[in-house]
Amino acid sequence: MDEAAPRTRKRKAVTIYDVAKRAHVSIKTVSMVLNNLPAVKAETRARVQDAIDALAYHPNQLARGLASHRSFMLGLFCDGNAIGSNYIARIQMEILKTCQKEGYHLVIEYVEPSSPNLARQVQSLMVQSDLAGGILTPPLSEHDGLIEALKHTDTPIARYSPERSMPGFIDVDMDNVQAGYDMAALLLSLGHRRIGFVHGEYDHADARARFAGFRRAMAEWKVPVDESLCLPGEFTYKSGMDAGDVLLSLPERPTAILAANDDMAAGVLAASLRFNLRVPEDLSIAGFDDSLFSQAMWPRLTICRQPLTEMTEAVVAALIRNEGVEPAAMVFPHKVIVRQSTAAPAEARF
Amino acid sequence: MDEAAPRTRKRKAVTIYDVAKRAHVSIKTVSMVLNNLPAVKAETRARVQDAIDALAYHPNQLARGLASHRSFMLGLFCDGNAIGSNYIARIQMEILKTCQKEGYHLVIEYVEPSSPNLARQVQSLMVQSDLAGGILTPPLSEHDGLIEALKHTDTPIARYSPERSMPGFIDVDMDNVQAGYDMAALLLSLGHRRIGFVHGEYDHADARARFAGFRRAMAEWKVPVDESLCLPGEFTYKSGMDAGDVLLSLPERPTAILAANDDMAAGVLAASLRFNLRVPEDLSIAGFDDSLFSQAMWPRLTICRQPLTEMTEAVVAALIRNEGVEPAAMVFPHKVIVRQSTAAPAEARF
DNA sequence: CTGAAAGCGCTTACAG
DNA sequence: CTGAAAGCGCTTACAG
Repeated sequence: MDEAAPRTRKRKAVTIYDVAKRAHVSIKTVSMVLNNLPAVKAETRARVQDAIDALAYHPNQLARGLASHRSFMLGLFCDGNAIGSNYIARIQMEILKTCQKEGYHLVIEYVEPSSPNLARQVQSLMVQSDLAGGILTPPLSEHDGLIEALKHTDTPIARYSPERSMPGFIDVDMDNVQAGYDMAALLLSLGHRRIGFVHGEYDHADARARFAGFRRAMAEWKVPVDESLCLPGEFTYKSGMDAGDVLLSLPERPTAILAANDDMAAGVLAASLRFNLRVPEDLSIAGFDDSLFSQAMWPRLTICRQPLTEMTEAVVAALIRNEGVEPAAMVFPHKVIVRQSTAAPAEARF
Repeated sequence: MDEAAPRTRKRKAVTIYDVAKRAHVSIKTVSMVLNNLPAVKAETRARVQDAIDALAYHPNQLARGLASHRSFMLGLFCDGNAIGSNYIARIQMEILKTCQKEGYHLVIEYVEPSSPNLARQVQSLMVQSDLAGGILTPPLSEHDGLIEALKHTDTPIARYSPERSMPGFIDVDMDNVQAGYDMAALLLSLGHRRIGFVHGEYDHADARARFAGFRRAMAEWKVPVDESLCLPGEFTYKSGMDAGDVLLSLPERPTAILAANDDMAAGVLAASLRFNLRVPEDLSIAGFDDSLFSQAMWPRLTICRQPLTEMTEAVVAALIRNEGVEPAAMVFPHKVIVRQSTAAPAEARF
């Protein structure tokens, strides 16, 4: 190879034939060693392993995928707006960790939910690379047109927080109604009565469910829901901040604000600073998800933890084994974690 | 296919042979149409295209990659701590956008910088999947052992912010010394004299360069650097908050704090709240990078924008075309963006 | 402008 | 427990 022109011409790759020759076995035997199939004598296995090490052999995944129809790749589909979402960041991290344990790789694709040929695009990506599985996060996981088209795909598909679970899909979620109820109950128990709610996007099933749980708790406590305290948001820090501005400008402002995710809760916190409010003394704030950010910020946010670690392990396992598709969504237990952003309202103290 | 047991058995895939048969041409012609090679009669091309559409044919990327030695996949290597870093998030987004334009796919791999066989691991990932290129972000891009090993790889490799640029690598960066100088000059011009600096990790070239620039500006303004105001950080929100706590507890606290990236600057902002300081009235805060978060937060952060869009476009283009490796790093122009977190110090006003 | 054929580097029945 | 051979679905010289 010419030293002056590096990386221009590929070195001839070391193949399974080279290993077989050196170990004095057939390529079949090498293949069995590589794939950890048991039917190889220990002595033979050792000889093959030595050859592999000596030649620094790396099996070609493309060839392996082509021959076996197993690409060992999973695809994660997100919409472009997911950028900066700490929720998606955590999902991605969890998938990556689990994939690595299983010897799988992750391909990331951003797609535009509003694109007219979204379904074809996603399907094409899965078929072309022969993905072992596709993973959909909201809002893609509840995109009717996409889901309808994907019913007829061979690739197993997992969805986080689908609108409603469906046979043929691997669905994971937590009980968002209960989670919403639990968080509202927490604030109510603390003594709050004027509670603001920052909704997520209305086409987002999780957000609606959390809001429903909130209302249920309010009803149970016999506290009427003041609709002027319930504002829309977009699951972003910015939208939480905007909603917070509105709520805190009110003549009679809420003593607590519950946001449908923690990025928005962080935004509400930022808004509270503009009004020179202390958290939690003057205002309690709570959210959902438990992103790394919500744990790092100050004051640390009281949240309802979404069990993304457990959900992701289930998703990846089901995808990889492509085992019988669950009839219903797998629902994992959430957990209320009280940190520093919530306290009893000022009037209720002492 | 059994309707009751979905996705268990793969449908026979549509292949290039099916398309060729239907269009009454050879597979060679189909291949040429697929790859947009010019030497096909328009009429033939149309006939092939019709067949492709009619059969919903998706060329198998694995087969294509195997045959052509072009996988159309790029690999992004990050260390696990990168999670939650808004800098890495922005890089990932930029790569994804550029890849999609070019018809490439992105495989993400997290690796542990402290792993003893890091180099083998990275190399193996590149060789196995026959990646068209590998992308390294800090701290991997300046990891001596890894870089040394990667010199002898066939796969083209791009690095963000390497320690020092090297022939054989595609290196991109901005002028961090100048950037550090510019940001310090901004604060000095506003009238600040007691300026805190939150350093990044000491093995991080960018951080050191930014600090050097800071010192240069201080020297030029004849303001001695108070070492007790220069604290280490880890490029995270949390570490910025901790450093802020220390700086703001000082009997004579700084009137401005410059952090080596904007996640840390956001942390300093959080710390300032604990001390009931108003930003920018009581304290000016500035950072580097320009993450989406630094744009969304309140007050919006004054920062030095790292031109990641331009850097990434250059990286991907160079990787894909595998064109002559640059002798030196490609350096892209930074830009100081003044937003709401900086102002003249209280004493200097009026 | 287009065909027939070899080859990319694996896996996998089929034999033994 | 191991071999010889076909095949996965493409690309690419080589001819014409």
